[in-house]
Amino acid sequence: MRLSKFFMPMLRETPAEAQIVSHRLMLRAGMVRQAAAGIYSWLPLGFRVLQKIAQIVREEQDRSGAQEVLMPTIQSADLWRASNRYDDYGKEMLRIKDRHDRDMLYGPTNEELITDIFRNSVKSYRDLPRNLYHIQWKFRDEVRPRFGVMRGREFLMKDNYSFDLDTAGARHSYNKMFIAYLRTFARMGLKAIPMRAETGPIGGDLSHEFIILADTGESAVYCDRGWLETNVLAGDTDYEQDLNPAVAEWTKLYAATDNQHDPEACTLPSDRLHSGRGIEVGHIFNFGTKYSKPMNCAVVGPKGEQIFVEMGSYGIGVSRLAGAIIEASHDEAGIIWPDSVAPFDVGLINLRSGDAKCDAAADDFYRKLIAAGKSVLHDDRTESAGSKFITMDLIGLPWQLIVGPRGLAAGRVELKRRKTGAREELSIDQALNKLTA
RNA sequence: CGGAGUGUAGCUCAGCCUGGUAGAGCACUGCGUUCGGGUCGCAGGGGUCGAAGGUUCGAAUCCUUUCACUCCGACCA
Repeated sequence: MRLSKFFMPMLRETPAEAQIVSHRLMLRAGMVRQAAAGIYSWLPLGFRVLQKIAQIVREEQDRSGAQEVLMPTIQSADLWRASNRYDDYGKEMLRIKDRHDRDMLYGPTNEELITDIFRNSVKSYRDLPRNLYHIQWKFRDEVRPRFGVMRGREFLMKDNYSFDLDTAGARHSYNKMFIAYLRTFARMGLKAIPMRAETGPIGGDLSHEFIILADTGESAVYCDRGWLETNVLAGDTDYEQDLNPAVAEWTKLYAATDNQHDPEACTLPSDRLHSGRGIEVGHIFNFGTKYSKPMNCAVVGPKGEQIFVEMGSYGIGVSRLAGAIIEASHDEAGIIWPDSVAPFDVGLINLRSGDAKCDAAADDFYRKLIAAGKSVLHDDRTESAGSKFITMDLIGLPWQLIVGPRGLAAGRVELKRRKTGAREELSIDQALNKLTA
């Protein structure tokens, strides 16, 4: 993509409405624009990031055996009346009437709808377990949206729902998601700590929030200092094996959200206790038969008996992650994208657009990098060199390939790693090899 | 939902107190200049001052109403 043709409206100054760093940088880099309070349009640069994040989530869900569906944003109120949540949800739910004066709503979540789909289609224990997910926009009419896309009213969320025959099966489904979440966040370059969270109606320990430590986080969290040095990374996993040992390993160090942390009961020595703030990027939850019973979602068991399905739900804030990743990875100059979610792999800077040699060299690089499967943003504008450097640092692409007349005269180009700031002078072939290795 | 603010050019803001022909910087357009970390100069274009009422000879400015947005708190992926 040529930057001269790319729709990326940057701002030199920070709009007054943006308070936290991720919001400021997303606006300045032209990733998003606010449409209304807590509602955002995603411009090309931001949308590419959103899709990268969603794709990682998708791949890890698929790997765990979950299957992708797509449910609508608009739902009928009837189902929500059946579960009694139509009234319980209160003003957070955006209620709409259609032309026939029927009560509709913009879905804040999908338990009712997925349960309805499931109960209408699955009748036998032989069809369990199942795990269905979708990545869809949700709306919760927050009293006070803030922090840009991190706390919007409309947000993109991956949510899925597991259906099992018994509690042991539900536990296994839960464990699968636990591991899948570790893998998902690790692939985005994030350290997301699984923290004990408020449990569902069946109690136990079957609820965890996945939290990124950040000073700008919206909730207070407490954890063993050991987490600060822990590399959260789950390797290849056989999802059919017993996952209890793996989950136990990842939960042995203390970690709890504010409402779960009891200073009286916490046995951790005070010098091992880290208290800070965190951003919730995922939440997994087992709720047993909370929806299957009132909505009569049951299958016939091997002895002909009725069995209410054991369910769990699991969420990842996809649009929130775009902001959270920036909170976790930036410097004074701008965003520092982890390679896996960067909107482009390489920022190619032609320092002297219009100069025949520079143009030819830059175009050649562009073609070869694209041919090697890399995505490239080519700054071919006739701006000053300094302006191009600052632009590239702001949007935070992992690699900057700098082509200028001075270097070219010596057959060299410069390669800069955004994350470390390290630059090296390389021959053209060396630079290509390094970027396509 | 309680409390506090802000709405003037695409962005950051001044002007309002004390009413009298709408401003600056950045951005944008043209020309020249410069060219390896936001070059410099000259000349331009762009705003029914959030909206509606009112007071006044005259309202961005004073009064009333209303809408939007932001911040603090309580609540949430």
